[in-house]
Amino acid sequence: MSTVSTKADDIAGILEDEIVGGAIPPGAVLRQETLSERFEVSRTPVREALRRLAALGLVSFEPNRGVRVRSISADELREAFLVRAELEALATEVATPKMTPDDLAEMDRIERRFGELTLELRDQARTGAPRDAALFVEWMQANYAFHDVIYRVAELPLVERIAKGARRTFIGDRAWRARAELDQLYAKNDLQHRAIREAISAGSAQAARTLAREHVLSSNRLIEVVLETLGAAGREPGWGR
Amino acid sequence: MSTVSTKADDIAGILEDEIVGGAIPPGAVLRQETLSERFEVSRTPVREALRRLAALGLVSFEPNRGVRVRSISADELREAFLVRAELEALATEVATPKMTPDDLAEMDRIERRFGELTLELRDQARTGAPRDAALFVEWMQANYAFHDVIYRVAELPLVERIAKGARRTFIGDRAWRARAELDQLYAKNDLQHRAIREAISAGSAQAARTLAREHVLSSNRLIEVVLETLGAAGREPGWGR
DNA sequence: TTAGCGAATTCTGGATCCAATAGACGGAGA
DNA sequence: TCTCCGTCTATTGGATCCAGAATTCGCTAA
Repeated sequence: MSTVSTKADDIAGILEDEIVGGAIPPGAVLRQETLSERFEVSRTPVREALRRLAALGLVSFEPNRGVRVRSISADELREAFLVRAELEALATEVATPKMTPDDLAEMDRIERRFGELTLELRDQARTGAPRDAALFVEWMQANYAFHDVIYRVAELPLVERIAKGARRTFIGDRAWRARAELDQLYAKNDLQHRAIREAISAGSAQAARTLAREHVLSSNRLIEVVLETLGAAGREPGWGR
Repeated sequence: MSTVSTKADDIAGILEDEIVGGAIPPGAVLRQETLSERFEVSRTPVREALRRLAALGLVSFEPNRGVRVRSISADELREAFLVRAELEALATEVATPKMTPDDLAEMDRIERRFGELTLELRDQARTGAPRDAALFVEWMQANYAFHDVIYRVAELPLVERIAKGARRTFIGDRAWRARAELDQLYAKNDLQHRAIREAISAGSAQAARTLAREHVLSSNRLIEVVLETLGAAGREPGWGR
């Protein structure tokens, strides 16, 4: 079954990844003509893709002006973490009684890898080694993989969709600038994962829920640190062409 | 300030209302040509509007086939209520310490009106009077208005957007078919509103949170009843033209 | 020198046109 | 009669074309 797709969908997917990945920075203006040249299509599918991005809230749409990548404010970021905290708590609670031994084993495997990566990250942060973007990305992915097991077991597609949408407001790469301050927070993250896993293993849905909620909320603290060290970097380049 | 808007946005807005309001039933196929004739525009803005609806999850998009209004399954409906329960709980908790006397007064006003409407509805349900759609709509709106005060005070736009998105999966009119069974649930709804209001008034954010969560979850029970009485009405008309 | 005004340019929004796909219809053969 | 296959039509996806809005730029005048 060759899953058919339209060019508009392909383009939207690519742009989506680039925006959430930070390749296209917040505040950037997306020109239809430029995009149509880049993807070697006409402006029609490009515009449909942009409509989708706008509906997803990734870009803001100003009639007769153009679209620009939305830069999230500190408030929005905080709120996104609140939402994630509630929904991850819910997913964890629901997933706990549904966990099979296989699922738990998978969580263990991911958690071990996550622990290793965390150690490496902390080492780098301590020794002041040059930043290793690939390592950070891998750490992030392992982090997400841990939570993804929970989502998969919970079988709550709507919750998963919303939570992952809120997840993307964390523009990964930026955290690096503040990595020196993040040492203990890295460690805390790892410990929390273990606590969640143990609560699930013990079959305590309520404890797992509470731990998951606190886990996300303390990630929020991590973000606060990042925002502080970043300072007021929020410049809005204007519509200039 | 004459808020400019594109035709695509206008069309999307209208279709959105019609879909969530039930004027366009789930399973209906939306033909581009038909819509373009109806709105007296070309197919271009229609397609952009449909893209937006697809991104919002209101319709499903099948390449080279068309779009159809998504019919929510019982599982999806249940999940939407879980999400709403968590987010309303969050919003209520956040809103509680921010409530001003004016806000509380407004809640009182709405609650009184809601109580009256609830009584009328219960009377109708008991006496088996002919269904009064306008009354039900008004009841629903008063219900939403109550919660909207909380959202406004909480100042969490993202939470509000998501929760209201989940809210719309409740296709209002259908509930009527089961109204006889809903008598006590109506009453419960009213009592819960009062309890939430009192907890907020007392400044107990945690109690308000718990009450709000239970309130939405018991609405879920209401929906279960509706679904049961509705039976398996889920027909998928196929793509036939 | 600078403020204001108007033309020119650039870009978006929408309409129209063409290509490609999917389902419907109908005929031929087993 | 039923199945298979080719054709035909309805409908979507994408390209191109045109109109209108917004910004830029340059000219004029105070």
